[in-house]
Amino acid sequence: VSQAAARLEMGSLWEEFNRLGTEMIVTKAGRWVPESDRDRRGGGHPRATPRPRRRMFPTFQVKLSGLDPLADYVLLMDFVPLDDKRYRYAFHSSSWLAAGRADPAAPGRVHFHPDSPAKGAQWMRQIVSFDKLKLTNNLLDDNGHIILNSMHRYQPRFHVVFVDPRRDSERFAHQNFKSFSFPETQFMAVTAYQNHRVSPGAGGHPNVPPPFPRDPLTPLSPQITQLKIASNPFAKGFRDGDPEP
Amino acid sequence: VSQAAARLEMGSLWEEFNRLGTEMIVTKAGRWVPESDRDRRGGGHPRATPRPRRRMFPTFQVKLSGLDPLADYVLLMDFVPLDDKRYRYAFHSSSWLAAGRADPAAPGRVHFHPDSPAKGAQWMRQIVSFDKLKLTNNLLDDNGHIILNSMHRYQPRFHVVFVDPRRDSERFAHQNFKSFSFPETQFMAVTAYQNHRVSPGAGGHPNVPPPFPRDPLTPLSPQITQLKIASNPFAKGFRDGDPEP
DNA sequence: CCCTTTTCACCTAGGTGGTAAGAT
DNA sequence: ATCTTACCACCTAGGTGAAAAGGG
Repeated sequence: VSQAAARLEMGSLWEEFNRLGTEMIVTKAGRWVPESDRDRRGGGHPRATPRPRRRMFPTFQVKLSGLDPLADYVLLMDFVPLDDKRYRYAFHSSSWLAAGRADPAAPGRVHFHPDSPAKGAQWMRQIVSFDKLKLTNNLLDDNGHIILNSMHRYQPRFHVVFVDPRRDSERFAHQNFKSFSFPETQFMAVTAYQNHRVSPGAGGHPNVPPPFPRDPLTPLSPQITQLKIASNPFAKGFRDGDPEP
Repeated sequence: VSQAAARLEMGSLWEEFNRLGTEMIVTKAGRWVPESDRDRRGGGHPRATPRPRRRMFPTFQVKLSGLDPLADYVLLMDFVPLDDKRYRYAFHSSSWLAAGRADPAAPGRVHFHPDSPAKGAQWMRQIVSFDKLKLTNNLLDDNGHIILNSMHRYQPRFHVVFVDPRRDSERFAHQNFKSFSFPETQFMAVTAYQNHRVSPGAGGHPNVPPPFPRDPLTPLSPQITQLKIASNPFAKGFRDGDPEP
């Protein structure tokens, strides 16, 4: 697996988010079917159907090369805490501040790409997309989703595991896997977007000068939210002007 | 694979359709994005996005048992012509009539269940659903869909194939597969529903007595269309009264 | 005349951020 | 200050039959 290579897709979008300080929403139960959707008949249990937890946006996608076309591989992701800190967002200065030690680490789960296992040829044929990966802050989640602590920073990590066809090849073999970390995909887990700073002069705390010196946790406008709205097709309903396609 | 067994799911629904004479819609290109959906920007190609061809309804679903939990199996379906005839629908008598020899047979394709290959334990864990299977009447289809001749009768067939782990085990081995045919799933391929006969006295050709004697190609009301509308969730928009859930 | 193709309104299913109210 | 719950309007994506239009 030593020849394996992975190129991050949508790199410029990730970098655009990373310059602002990427935030990813985590939720507990997801949302439920709206009341208005329930049938009159059955008189039964309103809002009884749980809905999915949150995807990542941008979606983590890679283009693979250097695999053996005929060998089997498993692809998976996990999330590594970037530091041992908890953060809070200071509205008055529009910046993130360390606020003590990290909360107890969430159960370290992994997400297997649902097409795993598959041949190298299949993985290399087209972009591999982790759009089924869901994030939650529910420590007791029983849907196999990735559990993260809100207000903590994470580094997504991607692993290619060679499936050794030999019976009883040493379990969890020494170097049958290769891992990739793209620094531009790091993010802050949040339950609601914190980086709400509006463009200069548009309410909130006007006339507050931009903080100086700049650091990667200090955002500039346009904010995370506006960039998500502008770039995520599912958020098209919140767009104002005439975005360029 | 000799111990393998398959039970058809939704058998009573299939039988209800079969009593009326099941019809399945086949289409050529599917449909396109509606004009109203095209963006003003880009000024480009209206209706440029092809849409999927037709599913079956009811969906072919089976519950499997008797597989080796640890062995690999491939599941697939194909469609066998039930006879060498072409049919036409006689509106005046609300019945199907043979109308000559079958058209040249369409390319004999198979549909692999997209989870193939998988372990016996995985296949037996829950109902196996072929809801990704699409039907078309396009002899030149290049999307791998099942090609059928309209106005011809077909018997869906389901196959369980044991994946022999030995290298160069005789290719297409003698008896490493087992096939299942459920007669209640047979159907007539059509490009539009033919069995349009309305309830007695509601237009069309009133006062036409029901044909006698009864045979499986002679439908009674309620028609295929009404049963599809009543039982397919995607057709809910065409329901009139207060259907029982 | 019989069959096929196109277009449409109306659904299912679910992914967005917004907002308000309440809980910790 | 942050998190949870509930509800919403508005999208993407695509599966229905009806009806009109087209074709041999």
